[in-house]
Amino acid sequence: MISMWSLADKMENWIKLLLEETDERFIKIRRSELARHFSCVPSQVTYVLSTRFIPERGYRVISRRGAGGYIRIERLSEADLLDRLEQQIGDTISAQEAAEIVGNLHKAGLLGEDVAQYLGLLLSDEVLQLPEITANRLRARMVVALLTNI
Amino acid sequence: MISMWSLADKMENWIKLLLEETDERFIKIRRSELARHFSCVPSQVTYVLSTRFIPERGYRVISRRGAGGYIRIERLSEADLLDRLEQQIGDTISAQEAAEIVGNLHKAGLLGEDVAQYLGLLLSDEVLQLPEITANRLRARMVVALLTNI
DNA sequence: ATCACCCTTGACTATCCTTGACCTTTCTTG
DNA sequence: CAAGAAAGGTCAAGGATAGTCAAGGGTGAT
Repeated sequence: MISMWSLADKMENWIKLLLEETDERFIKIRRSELARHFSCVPSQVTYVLSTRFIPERGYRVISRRGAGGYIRIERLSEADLLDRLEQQIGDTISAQEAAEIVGNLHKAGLLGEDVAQYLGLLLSDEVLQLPEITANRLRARMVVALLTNI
Repeated sequence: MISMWSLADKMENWIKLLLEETDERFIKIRRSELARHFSCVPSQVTYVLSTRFIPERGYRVISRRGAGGYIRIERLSEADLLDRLEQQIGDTISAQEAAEIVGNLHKAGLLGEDVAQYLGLLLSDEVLQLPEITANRLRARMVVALLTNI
């Protein structure tokens, strides 16, 4: 029953704590600082981020290199609910159904009005102009990608 | 989670502030003054202007050398920017180009951050999963539809 | 004991920013 | 004009970050 937590685990928990403590949905931090805080090499941070803070687990990471670089770790919303929706969709979906889902996500407050509007536009048959089967499969991929990134 | 802005970022923001505060569509300033204000070498100003205040992001810079020289930074009209982008697109466009355009539209303030993120996602090769030529044509339709509806 | 699967480390790479020496253009003055 | 002063421009080197990858280290299951 000795130190049951690997360094990666500790770092994961620390980051999640920071995410809870902030008022925003994200934190911005320097990779090298995080590494120094845990007395490890910077690439360890990259490892933790790429194995744990991924869309499938409800997170997204954006970073910038060079002087003034940073890492931004963002928590995505309502992962569970979106998972279930994802199941429902399967791998093909009509323009109408897609529009409805986007509309519902908007009503649920998970998508802003402009976002919903632009997405609806790009999911329409007029813009896609593809054979129905192809279009429906593509739409399914688009909506699923959307759900995993909200 | 400090303010983490590079000098270049600060200068960019400062210039944008000046542009907002003036009644004109442009500002006229001396490179050396700007440099002194930020305690840096003048060529740093040139760097910021050439990486951030470019037509693709909705700006144009005109300058004159010699005694009495100046730099004039102008914000393009929305219509100019959209026209220019539409030209650039034509009827086929790669994922990378599409992502850049969306990013620029965001930096130009015409798209919110969320919108930009979702659009970038839906324009990616990973989501489209179509033959390159088909994908590039579709992307062109999507981005043009977007531009038309901004 | 061995295998599989993480985790950890560090050398190398990619990207972005900052600085300074040197160049070009325009104006002012004699 | 010619020369000097007063701008802005170019470019390459170096600094500050973050990313990639492959080799090696634990640890638990078989």
